Amino acid sequence: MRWDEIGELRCSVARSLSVVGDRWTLLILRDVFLGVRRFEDLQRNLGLTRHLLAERLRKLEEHGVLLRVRYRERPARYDYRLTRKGVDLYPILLSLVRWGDRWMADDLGPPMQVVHQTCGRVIAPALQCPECGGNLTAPDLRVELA
Amino acid sequence: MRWDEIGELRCSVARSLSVVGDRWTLLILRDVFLGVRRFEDLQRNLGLTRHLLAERLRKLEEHGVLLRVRYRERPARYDYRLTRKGVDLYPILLSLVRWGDRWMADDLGPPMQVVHQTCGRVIAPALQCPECGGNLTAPDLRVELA
DNA sequence: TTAGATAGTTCTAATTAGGAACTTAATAGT
DNA sequence: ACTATTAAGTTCCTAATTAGAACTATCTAA
Repeated sequence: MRWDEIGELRCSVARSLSVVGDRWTLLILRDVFLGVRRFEDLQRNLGLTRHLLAERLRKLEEHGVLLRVRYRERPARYDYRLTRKGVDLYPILLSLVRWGDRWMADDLGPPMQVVHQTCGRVIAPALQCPECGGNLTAPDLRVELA
Repeated sequence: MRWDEIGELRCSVARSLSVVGDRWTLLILRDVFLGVRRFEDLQRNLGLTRHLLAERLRKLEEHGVLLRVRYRERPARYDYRLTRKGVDLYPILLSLVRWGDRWMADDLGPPMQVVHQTCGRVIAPALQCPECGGNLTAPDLRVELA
């Protein structure tokens, strides 16, 4: 099976990964979430080839994750904005941050911290059960066919 | 910049992706979470090449995400178990499931459902603030240098 | 003695990624 | 008028990775 066929599987992990699961894509989205919107800035920041960046941005646009917006006429200049579908990827990035903070940090500690603006506190975002409020860890959960 | 250098960046997203951010790795881990532990079964289930599977498993073992366990002597046979570090990847998979359910589902609806065994209910795992209990969405959060 | 199970390795061809230079269009400076 | 700069890509060539298939090794059961 080739990688580009995994989106056809009846599996939400596979389908999500078919959009964001290749090299660079989530790093590009990290930058977009941090406010970087332009091709040049993304390329400079991430250091990936312009070729690849163009290809990934096109794919994200096709999937409706980013919107290519003309921010200046003459010469035509475009930048990239998150759609609703794109903004909704945030929990994926946050869970990557959390895992990296916990398991990949060096002795300088976590590079960034997350502030919950509603309550003003520095937090470590965690999954919770929306029904009972309990913390969610792997052994608490069972996955079954819907 | 080459992909294999991103783990050296001072960024928890980049560091996490240097471990699980390539094609197939998170799909392999999905299967391991669902109880598939053996090389043959993973290969059959996922349909990736044996070559790549071996390489990915080796890398996950090196990173301490999986443990290669001899489950039979003579002939020596091994399977793969999640370490604590590996189990802790669960929120990443769950957030991928959530996004796929919401944005990539077909008319058959989400393929699987998650049951919180502690309270017995079918849930959609969501990030919540451990301090105030509020739901976490991108606009509520600010990320800053630690 | 032949087939099957298990966990890989090896080989070649096809695809993808990396690096650098080029394009187009407008503006600002000299 | 000429040159440099900004911006968003494209094009071309080479290097690395992936896909697909076959092969290896070891033991068990028929």
